[in-house]
Amino acid sequence: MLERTFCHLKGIGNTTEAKIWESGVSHWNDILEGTDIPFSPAKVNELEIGCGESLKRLKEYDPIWFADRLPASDQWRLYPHFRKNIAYIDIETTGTDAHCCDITTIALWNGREVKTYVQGRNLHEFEEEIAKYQMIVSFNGKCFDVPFIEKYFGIKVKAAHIDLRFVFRSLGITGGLKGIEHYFGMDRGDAEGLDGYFAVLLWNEYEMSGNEKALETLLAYNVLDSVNLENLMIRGYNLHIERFPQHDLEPLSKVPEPLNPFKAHIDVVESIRRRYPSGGAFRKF
DNA sequence: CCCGTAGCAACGGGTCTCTT
DNA sequence: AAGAGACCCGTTGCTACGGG
Repeated sequence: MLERTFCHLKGIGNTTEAKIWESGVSHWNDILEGTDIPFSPAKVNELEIGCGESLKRLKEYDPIWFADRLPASDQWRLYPHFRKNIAYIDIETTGTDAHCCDITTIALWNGREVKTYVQGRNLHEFEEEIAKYQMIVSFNGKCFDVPFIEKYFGIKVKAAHIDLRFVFRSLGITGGLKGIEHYFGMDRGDAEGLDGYFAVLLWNEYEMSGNEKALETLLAYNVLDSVNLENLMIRGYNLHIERFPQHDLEPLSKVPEPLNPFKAHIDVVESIRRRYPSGGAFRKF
């Protein structure tokens, strides 16, 4: 996919890229081998330099170089090439304002292992962990999770970042993470009906009364959100290549979801709902 | 509630193309 | 070879939306 991308190069927009494809080009190598394209010699020369550099950056596994140059609506093209080193992340906080609110828990799925971080326990270890990844996948993380993390830890997250909110938005699919999961018929099991606000209530319950079951329910919800990001990314990628002008691209197959190390406690959920009848997902009913 | 992102529309400026 | 016009990239300002 990436090897037929040109709109990350200076002076190449989507129109010019489409013209390149129409000339029968489907790989940077085609340009380097001198395939005839309808541009001035100066532009062709620039293109050759760009393709050479792109080949090198792909070989060196440098997703950040591409991410910095690709328009937001095309960041999904990076995915299959840099899957080996991805963190699917989701954070829970005490509210939406990064100036005054705390991070309570973080879930990170890297395709092999689920890692969780809890305030007052091991939250500080997240700083070292996130530095290991060259690519992040999130939902609305560009607006929420990453700025929050940067402010909270006082760090700069430099990884390439595919934000699924915008991957789906450019496909005309909106309605928030839960809405999109529902659109695809993805099951949330015991965490069905829980939302971000309910996560705040779960954290308060854990902090005020030391109820471990409340924390475990929160982590179950948090982990589910991060783990689901992988299959959502795959669905988003497949939808994008389906509507791509060239149809020889292989769709990615779904991956098995890892076992959630935490489980939601229905009794805790019910108890909180009784006390906050207007809170959380209860509002919907 | 608050905030950052990106899409849209409008526009400026640079480059390529076509004509003479 | 030069100039006018067409085309397209990239910027700016505005708005909608999603996170807990």
